[in-house]
Amino acid sequence: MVTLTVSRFAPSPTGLLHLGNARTAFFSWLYARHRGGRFVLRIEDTDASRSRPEHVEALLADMAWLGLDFDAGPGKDTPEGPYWQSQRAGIYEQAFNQLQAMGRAYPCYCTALELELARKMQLSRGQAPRYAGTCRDLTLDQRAAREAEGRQGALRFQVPGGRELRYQDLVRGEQVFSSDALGDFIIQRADGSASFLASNAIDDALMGVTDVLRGEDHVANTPRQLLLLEVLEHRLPRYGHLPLLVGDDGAPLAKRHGATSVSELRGLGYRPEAVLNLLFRLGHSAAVEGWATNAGMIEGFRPEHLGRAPARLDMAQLTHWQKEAVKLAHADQLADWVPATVPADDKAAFIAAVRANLTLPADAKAMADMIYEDLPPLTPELEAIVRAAGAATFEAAVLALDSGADWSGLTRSVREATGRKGRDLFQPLRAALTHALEGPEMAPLLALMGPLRARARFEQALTACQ
RNA sequence: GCUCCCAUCGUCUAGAGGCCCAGGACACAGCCCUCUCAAGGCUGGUACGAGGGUUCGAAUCCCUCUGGGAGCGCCA
Repeated sequence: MVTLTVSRFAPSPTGLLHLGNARTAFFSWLYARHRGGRFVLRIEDTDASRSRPEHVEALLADMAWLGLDFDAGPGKDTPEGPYWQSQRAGIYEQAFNQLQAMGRAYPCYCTALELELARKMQLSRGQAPRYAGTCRDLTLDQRAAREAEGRQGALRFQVPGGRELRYQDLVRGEQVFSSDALGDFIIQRADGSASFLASNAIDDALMGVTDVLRGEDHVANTPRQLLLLEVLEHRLPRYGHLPLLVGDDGAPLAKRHGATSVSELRGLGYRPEAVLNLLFRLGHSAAVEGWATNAGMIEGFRPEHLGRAPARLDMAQLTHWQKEAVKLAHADQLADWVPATVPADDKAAFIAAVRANLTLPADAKAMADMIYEDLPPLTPELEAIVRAAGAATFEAAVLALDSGADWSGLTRSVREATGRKGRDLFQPLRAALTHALEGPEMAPLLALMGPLRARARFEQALTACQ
């Protein structure tokens, strides 16, 4: 029987979706889409103290903005749902009872302090810190005694000793672990809630997830989860672990690396297609040259070409894809980049004129200011250029304007009047009109600013020539 | 401290013993084009972390070192 591929993204809503998680989500999405499967979104909000509804809202908004649609998840319920772990306590409870009945899980009464102490001891002896199994063989009487002391037991999964655990990682190949290195792990906290290790694995199984793509930080969790699912007699998903994203200094991505959350990038005006094109190539060698559409990325996605080394995030590459995105964007998609100072009738012409010089909306604002607002004073460099051109240049320009000339007529008149051409002709005119040395093509710029403004700016240049 | 993973231009990567004195993209520099700048086109420089092996031959295999990443929670 051919099983439909089901992949998933299972974030916990404890903060903003950052690029690293977005990449995990994107690759999982690509994985499902590439194989014609289903993509599931599950909210892992078992940590009530850190999970926030507004983070879920933001996450959903970010996913939608990126275009990562899911077939099942919050707001898209199915019989396998609900897709909020906070609503699945009963399901986990059932599994915990089963595990305890089978003798594969036991209550542990160790306190945080005791555990911390034990860890320190092991560490100081040069051993890997892991749970020593203190409460594993407690008799019923001993358990009753602890309970009588008012101690709340947490539930630990009993890891069998002396077993070699192996699995085929989708990106790292065969992985081998000794069960002795694992230690009995918590599956239910003392407050009764399910731990990540348990709820995450159980839900993947129950939701029919066949392929889990997640961050490398979960590698060591995999043998534990596999063990757990095996005992529960669930079908085991395949796991693949993506190397983490690091900043330009090679250190784990952090705030000091700048805008690294999806919503920040969105706020700055980055296009989702640009972000996706960046992510597509981070730690993944694409079978795609140049700009890729969503369809192209789905088609060109190669899970076997996922790297195993941490990938550095280089914002210069984002800028490149962003410029591509702007170039290719439909005018409608750039409509809200146009500042309010641009007259409604000019909007389309404005976009057409400045588009090639835009990266972010802030650039559009600068362009609009350059056309419609009062210019900042000439810098010494610009003034020197204006003065070098001399009054004759601007007198001719004003005259041309007064006779209704457009840009090409104006430049012709000035050339004829002054004999200047090429750089000597254009640079002073651009400097006078925009108080800048570079920018969009002058012809449409002049048309947008209109003869009145242009005339005033030329007269200003004339003054500077005195 | 212990365990695991990784290591090709500044960055993302191709490369699975001879096709590689290492290819592409971004960034950078130069040139061309256009009556300026930008855009566009072309060209160029820059890399197999180090040291040992194995082999007729190594970026590709082995070892050591160095560097980076991850894990060792009643956090996910």
